[in-house]
Amino acid sequence: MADSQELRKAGLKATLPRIKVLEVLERSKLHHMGAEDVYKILLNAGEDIGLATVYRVLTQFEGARLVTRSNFEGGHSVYELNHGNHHDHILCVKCGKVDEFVDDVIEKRQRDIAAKAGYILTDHSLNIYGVCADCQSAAEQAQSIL
Amino acid sequence: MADSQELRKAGLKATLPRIKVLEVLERSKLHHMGAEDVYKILLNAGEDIGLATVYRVLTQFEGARLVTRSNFEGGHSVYELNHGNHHDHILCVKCGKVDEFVDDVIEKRQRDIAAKAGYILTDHSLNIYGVCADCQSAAEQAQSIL
DNA sequence: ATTTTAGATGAAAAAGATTCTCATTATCAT
DNA sequence: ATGATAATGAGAATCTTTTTCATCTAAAAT
Repeated sequence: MADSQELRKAGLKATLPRIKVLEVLERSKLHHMGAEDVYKILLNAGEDIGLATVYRVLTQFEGARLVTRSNFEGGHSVYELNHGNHHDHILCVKCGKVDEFVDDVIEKRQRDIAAKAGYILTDHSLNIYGVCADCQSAAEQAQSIL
Repeated sequence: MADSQELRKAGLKATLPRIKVLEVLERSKLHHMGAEDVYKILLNAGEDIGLATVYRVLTQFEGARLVTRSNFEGGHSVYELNHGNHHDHILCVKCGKVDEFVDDVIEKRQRDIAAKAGYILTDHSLNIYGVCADCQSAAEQAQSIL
């Protein structure tokens, strides 16, 4: 099956846990999932895969560039399939929803800043935190009830 | 003494642990310190202040806007005195050095992006990771030896 | 100056996320 | 099929941070 191929192409043995984790990442409607999320889905699906393995697999996937890891405030990280398109995140502090965005101007200025500071840029992370539209209207609802 | 005043002005009782933590933040040459760093300095200074208290105090300081907390990759956070000037961080993945920068263009685009996505912006964090000039030349040194 | 009282502290336990250990098992090349 | 190599599961370990709770202290009241 296709996932096995993809794993081997990435230089990883096509083991059951890896295939299953990859399936979860591909099939879930959530684009951003924590290790625990993946683990729970596998549990509910009746798979017998340990949490430690999920962590290991996700870390390997990251190394193999299959997924990208993002670290958010509060020591909470999520993984997402790497579709080649770099992007940053904007997330809701109420409901945890994660949206993506790209801004070429920001990207360029970051490179300039790194160069000016004498750094060889290896990575960057830009996260914007806020209250999403849904949670704003939910808050209004609550207001009107009180 | 001045620190007591500052604490009361911030709405916090001027207790010994708070004063000591504030002193450490003011006197250390490192501008960015983790809770553990502060704790160790206090230990070495012979102060009898628990790690839990350091965490509590730093969290309170953050709430009182005396310090700002930044979360870096790998679940590692640092605190720094809040001098009113917002800035982002660029840090060296080799030596851990942290530099600061501000870019008005980036700041503005972030606000625009949040607005366009329908979010009420509450916070943002931009961290650039790279290899600093010092570590680059250190790497060259190592090269020439081999 | 002494008492009062709300709030703060220290020590240890708990929690949460992630990594490590190691005996067992599965994968892939042969 | 089979063996060498690498991966897995379960639980222990680690690391950072938070919580609990009995004790203590800063600041207000007397």
